[in-house]
Amino acid sequence: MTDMSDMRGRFRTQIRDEVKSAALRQLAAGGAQALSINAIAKELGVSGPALYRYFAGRDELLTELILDAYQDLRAALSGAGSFVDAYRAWALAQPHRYRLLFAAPLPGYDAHADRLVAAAQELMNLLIPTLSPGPAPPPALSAALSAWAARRGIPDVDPAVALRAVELWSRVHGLVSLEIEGNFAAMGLDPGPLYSFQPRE
Amino acid sequence: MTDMSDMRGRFRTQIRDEVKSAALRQLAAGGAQALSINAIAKELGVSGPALYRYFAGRDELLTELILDAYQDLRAALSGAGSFVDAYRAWALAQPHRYRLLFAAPLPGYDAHADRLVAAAQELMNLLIPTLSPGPAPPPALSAALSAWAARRGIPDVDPAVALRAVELWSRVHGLVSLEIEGNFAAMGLDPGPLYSFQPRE
DNA sequence: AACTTACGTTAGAAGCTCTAACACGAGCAT
DNA sequence: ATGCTCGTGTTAGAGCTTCTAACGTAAGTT
Repeated sequence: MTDMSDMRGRFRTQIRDEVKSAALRQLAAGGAQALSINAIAKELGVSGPALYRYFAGRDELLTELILDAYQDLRAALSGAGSFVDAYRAWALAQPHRYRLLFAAPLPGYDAHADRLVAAAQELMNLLIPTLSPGPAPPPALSAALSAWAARRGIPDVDPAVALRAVELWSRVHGLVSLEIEGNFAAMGLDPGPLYSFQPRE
Repeated sequence: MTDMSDMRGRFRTQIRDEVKSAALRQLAAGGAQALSINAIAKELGVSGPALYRYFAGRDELLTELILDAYQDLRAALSGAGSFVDAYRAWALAQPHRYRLLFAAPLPGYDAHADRLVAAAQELMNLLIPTLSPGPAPPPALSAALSAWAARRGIPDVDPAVALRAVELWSRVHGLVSLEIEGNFAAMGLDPGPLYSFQPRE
C-alpha cells in the first residue's frame, strides 16, 4: 500500500473523476435526462462501452454524482457562518446539482435510495449544533425527535433544537426549490427578504 | 358547432384522454423517465407512431400532463376548507403527479416553461382570499407584492396577505416535497405536527 | 517465458423518439 | 356514381440510447 503500489488505482480514480466532471457539464447543459454515457465517452475521446469498466451503468454514475453533491453541499455548509445563506448560495450556484439531490431522477425505490436518504440526513448533523432551542414540540413529536437524534449518534439533543432544525431545513428547501425553478422571478419578486425571515441561530 | 358536428373531435379527445391515462399509469409505476410513447401505444393496442397523430411528441404529452395536474390540484384546493391539508393530501395521494409539477422533467428553458410557471401562479389566486394579514413586509417587498397582485388581476390585495400566501406556499411545498421523498419517514418522524404549525387563515 | 489482469476495441441486441411513405375508409363535391 | 380530401392507421427506417459479448493487447507478476 505504498505510494507506487496502486498506480493503477490512481489512474482509475482519475479517469472516474474525468467522467464525472464531463457528466456534470452535460447535466448543467441539458438536465438530468440529457446525461448519456455514450456522449461522455465521445467527449473523452474513447469509444462507447469503455466507460463500463469504470461505472456499472448510467444509474450508478448518477448515484455517485448525487452522493458527491451531498458531500460538496455538506462541505459548503460546514465552513459557512450562516446555514441559510450558504445553503441558498450553493443551490443557486449550481441548480442542476441541487435538482439532482431533491428531484430524484432515479427510478422508483431502488437499491441506492437508502444511501441517498442517509446522505440527506447528515445535513441535519451540521445544522443542529448551530441552533438554539425554539418552541417545545408536542410530546409525541418530541419523543420521535429524541429517538432520531440518538439514532444519528448525537444523543443529547434538545428536541426543541431538533424541531427547529427540521423546520428550518424544510423552509429553506421550499424557498430554494421554488427559486431555482423561477417561480419568484415569474412574480417579479426578489426572494432575498424571505430568507431573511428565517432564524439564523 | 352542434353536438354532432364534431364527432371526430370528440373521438379525438377521447383517445387523447386514454393516452394520458395510460401515461399516468406508467408515471406512477416507473417515474417520469419511464414514460414511453412506444409503451403507451403497445398498451393501447395500436402500434408505435400512431400516437403522433395525437401528440406532437413526448414533450408535448408531458407538458399536457403537467397542465392537467395543475388544474386538478387547483380543483382540489378550491373545494377544500384548509389549503394546507388539501395541498398535502393531494400530493401524498399521487406523488408522481406532484413530482411532475415541481421537479420539472423537461429539458432546460423551452417553449412550455411559461405556461407551466403561469399555472403555478394560479395557485396563489386560490390561496390569497383565504388568508388574513400577517406581519407587514418591508417596503421594497411590499411594493413588489402589490405590483405582482395587480398584474395577476387581483388588484386590492394587502401586501401582508400576499406575503403570507407566498410564505405559506413555500413552507408547505418544502414539507411536502421532503415528505414524498421519504425524508421524514427515514427519520422515524410523523410530519403531521409540522403541518399543524402553519397558519390556516 | 508464461500467466493474469486491466483496458480498450468492434459487433450487436433491444429499446427509444420521431420521420417518411404508403393504405384505407368516411364524408363531401361534382 | 365518381372522385377528392382528410383523418387515421400501418410498416420501414434513421439515429440515438444502454448495455452485453467477444476479442485484442499491453503491462505487471510469478
